[in-house]
Amino acid sequence: MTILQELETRLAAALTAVLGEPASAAVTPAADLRFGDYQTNAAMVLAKQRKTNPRALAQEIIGHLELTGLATADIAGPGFLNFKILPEAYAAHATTLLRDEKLGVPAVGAGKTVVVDFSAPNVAKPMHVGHIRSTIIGDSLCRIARFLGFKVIADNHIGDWGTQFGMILHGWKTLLDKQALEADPIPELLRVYREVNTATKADPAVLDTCKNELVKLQAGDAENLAIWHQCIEVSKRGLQRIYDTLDVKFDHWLGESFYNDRLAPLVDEFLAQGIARESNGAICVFSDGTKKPEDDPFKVNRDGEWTDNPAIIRKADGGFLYATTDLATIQFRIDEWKADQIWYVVGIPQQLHFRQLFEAAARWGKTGDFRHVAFGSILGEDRKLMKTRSGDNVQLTDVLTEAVERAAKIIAEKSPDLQGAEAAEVAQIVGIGAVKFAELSQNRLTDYVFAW
RNA sequence: GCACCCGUAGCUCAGCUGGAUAGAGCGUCUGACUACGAAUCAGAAGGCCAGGGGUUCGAAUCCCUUCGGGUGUACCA
Repeated sequence: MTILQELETRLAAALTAVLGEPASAAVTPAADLRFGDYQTNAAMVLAKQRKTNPRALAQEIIGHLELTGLATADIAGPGFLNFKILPEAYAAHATTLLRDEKLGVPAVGAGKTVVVDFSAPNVAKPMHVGHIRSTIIGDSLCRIARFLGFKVIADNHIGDWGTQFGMILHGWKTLLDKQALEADPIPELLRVYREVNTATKADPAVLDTCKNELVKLQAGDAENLAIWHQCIEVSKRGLQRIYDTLDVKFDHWLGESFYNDRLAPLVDEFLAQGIARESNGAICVFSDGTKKPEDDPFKVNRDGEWTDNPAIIRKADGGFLYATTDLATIQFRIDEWKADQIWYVVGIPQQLHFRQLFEAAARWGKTGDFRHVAFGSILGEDRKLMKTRSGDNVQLTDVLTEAVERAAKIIAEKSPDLQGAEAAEVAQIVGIGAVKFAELSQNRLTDYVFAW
């Protein structure tokens, strides 16, 4: 039991004695240490209910409070009860906490499994600054959840099956520098991707070629599949280096491609169960009409009229979408991993997607405690949203390198006695730690501007 | 149009499960120490918490509303 709980227990006993019926009230840490260590507004709350004088009631409560060995109490201001903990009570409590490997933090997650879905970069493209929030916040949540006794499954839901592979395949076949790929794969893949990307803008025929390569890949073409596999492997190695630097660990890397053959049956099931239906050639989940339109993620108001805003799970051309994969992922995590909770550490612009996803999953009978742990956007120096797709963002690896270099510079100035390997190690710890701290010290939902 | 996020000191932000005098870093100003307009140290000034209304003994915090900025809103993720 914490000191606070101990105080509440004793306060409840006193309140019960004073009022002649079972009663309790909350104790909080004091806002200002000059008032004591803990405080309660019990007398003020109860005096209001009973229309009596709060200070007189507080006096009566103190008369019945048994605090021997724990604390002293006095009345202040309009009727606050302030508690000052006795040093020996602190000492005894601290000793107990130190003997517990969890330092007395209750295991609220015991017996529960939580999947934390975070980071999720696209392969074949370098991680940029925009990925840092999900990665750092997600990793921190994993550590906290583990400490709280949850069984934690950290899953990196990488984008390994997007439309970008059409361009990469075409580039791989026509532009790839094998030596450069060997030396440092990610920049070479990025170069190839960029060149094809600009080529498609100049010449629509190139875009058709890319689309064709993508279709072949999705149809299971052996050559394209082999290239795709290689591409994933070198990308993962590149990503792993950054995760090692950040000391971020995953239990699984089950990307979008993992769920491929589950998508078609999923859509069939949704149709069979009547959760989804056809509309304009697409298969969609619509509102079930149980919510007020303004609370319904499947409704949207356009020019004063409420209209349908369905979640599409199969396009008119037969292709599957983000929502389809995410539903298949929920199914897998619940059925295979026995997940009780899933925490998605994804930016706030995707809020609507998750509201739709969670509701569609519930209607499908996949229930659990699903949370969208949203965070604010990272803006460029022009205060505009950083474009995830443009590819010319500041790379995450450059941010980390810069942080360590700047830390090294400060160490050289302020602690010249640190030298060589020791100085480098401290620079690494301080630099990376500073990046993490900068992320975590800030309100999760606030946007921020990235600036060197 | 509608939904969501944000609006706190000159700047960047804490505080938001309601509590007593709203905090920090940087910047500014004053002083100390100094060969130094640097670094360091000590201190000070600086706020109608975007505006208005409501609930409450008590509101930056909860509710309503207005304004400003941003995001999302059927076949991208």
